[in-house]
Amino acid sequence: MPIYIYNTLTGKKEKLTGSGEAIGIYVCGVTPYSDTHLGHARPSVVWDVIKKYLHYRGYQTFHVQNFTDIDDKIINRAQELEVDPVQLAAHYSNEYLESMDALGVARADLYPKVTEHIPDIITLIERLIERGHAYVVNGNVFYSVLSFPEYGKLSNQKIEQLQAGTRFEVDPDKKHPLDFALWKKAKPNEPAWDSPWGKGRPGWHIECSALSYKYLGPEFDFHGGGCDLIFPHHENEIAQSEGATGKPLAKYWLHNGMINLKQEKMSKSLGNIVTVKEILKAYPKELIRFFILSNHYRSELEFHDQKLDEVSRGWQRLNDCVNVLAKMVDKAKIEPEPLSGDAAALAEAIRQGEARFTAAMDDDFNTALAIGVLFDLLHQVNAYIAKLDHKASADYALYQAYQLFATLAGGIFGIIKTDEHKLSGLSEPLLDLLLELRTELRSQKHYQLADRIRDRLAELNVVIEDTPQGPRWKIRS
RNA sequence: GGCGGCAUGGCCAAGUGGUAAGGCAGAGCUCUGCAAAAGCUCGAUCCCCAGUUCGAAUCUGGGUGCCGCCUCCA
Repeated sequence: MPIYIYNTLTGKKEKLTGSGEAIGIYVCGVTPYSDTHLGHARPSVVWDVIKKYLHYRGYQTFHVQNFTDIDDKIINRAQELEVDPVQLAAHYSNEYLESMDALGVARADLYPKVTEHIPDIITLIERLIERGHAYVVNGNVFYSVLSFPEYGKLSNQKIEQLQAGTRFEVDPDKKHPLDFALWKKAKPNEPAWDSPWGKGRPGWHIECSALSYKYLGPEFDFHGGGCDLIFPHHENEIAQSEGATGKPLAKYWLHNGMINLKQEKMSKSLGNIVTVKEILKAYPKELIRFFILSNHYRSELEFHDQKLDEVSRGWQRLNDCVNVLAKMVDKAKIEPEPLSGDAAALAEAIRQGEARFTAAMDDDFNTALAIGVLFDLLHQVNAYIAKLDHKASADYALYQAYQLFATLAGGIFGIIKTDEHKLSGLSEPLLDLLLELRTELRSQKHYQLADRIRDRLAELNVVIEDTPQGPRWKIRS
């Protein structure tokens, strides 16, 4: 079964046909001048899952994500704080990576920085000048949008219409109001690099063209970013890259929707941000990922203070089920065996569940639907366990169920918080011993003592449940 | 003014032609020393209007409302 992806460029879902041995992915990174917020977490988690899913499907990927570490915002912020702009950017670049690590996002293969690629950028600008796409005025270099007939093809706009909506003062040096800076002449006290046009620095947009060309070549597979980047950023990237190479830049353009706070886009300029570090203090990363993946990546996502509490209950059930399975499987020696009756039915449901999960993900990475499949599966596993005899242990069907949850929910989605991680190796057998003793007490109707054990363990965040299948412990999240 | 997107039960959210996944909340029941967990049962005709079709939440046209982009933004 092929994978279909919605392509912003064509407005259609298209079949994935990977070129080369690895799928080339370029995702526009951040401008590091303040803390990483939830709006950054969304594309990162989404691309993390897309990559992990592609790996699961047998593809290899090569993922490049830039840091735009020189820019007006950085310079302004650095001046406010009276620090060096380059150091400020380096600080927030690290902060970004730390936040992503804390969210369980696998790192990109490369994180190139603009300030370390000035020569590449200059070479690209020179090429654009040679090819008649750019012109020099007073130490600035501008891209001429009229030189690129396809300008507007990604955002589906015509140059005249865009011009009509222009709401800002036009630089008198520009030949056309929509022309944009490739190279900005240095102002006093700003970081600047030497160039054929004098001291200056790169404009916004050109870095992505230069970096994607350098590390992925003139043509690659996926180009991603937030939908707020479609215009002008990605439109300008296409104009630059395709103007320079004459080849189509990316095969598939993927854009994620915004995260809204009180029905308004979360963004640094609006100041309504919730930082990743802040939210990780209150909630586990797996829950945050679950929340993000519960919506399709292209739709808007509403966030508010109670949002994670609202979704935590369902997430907890999923986790409980997987952790129960993990403990059952861990305690039994499980060999492949022919199954019959309910066990065979469960094994079949698991097979179908995997197929449905895959079908959901193949359809433009529909993680919301895929999570629905996981809940269906959860339901069948719980029903199966509920019917087990008191002392029955895991069988091969439950083993398969565990493997599947571990792979899909744990591995690809990263939404399972395993209890083992919170216990050292020694305490698990001790807990089991305690439960054993408590069971003995209960059978002798020493309920006060039994309850005391349960209460005291609860104080330690260990929850005891006396199920028909025997007592269980779990860690309260 | 232009471009793009969204509108599904109390809340969240899938579903793009064949008669509404899933989650949360709520109600009842089972199990049970208690607590918890789990299981079973119960809910919508899909913003409005008009069309196309044997058949539409899904297609077309027209409204209404909301969001994003057109300035930095994931």
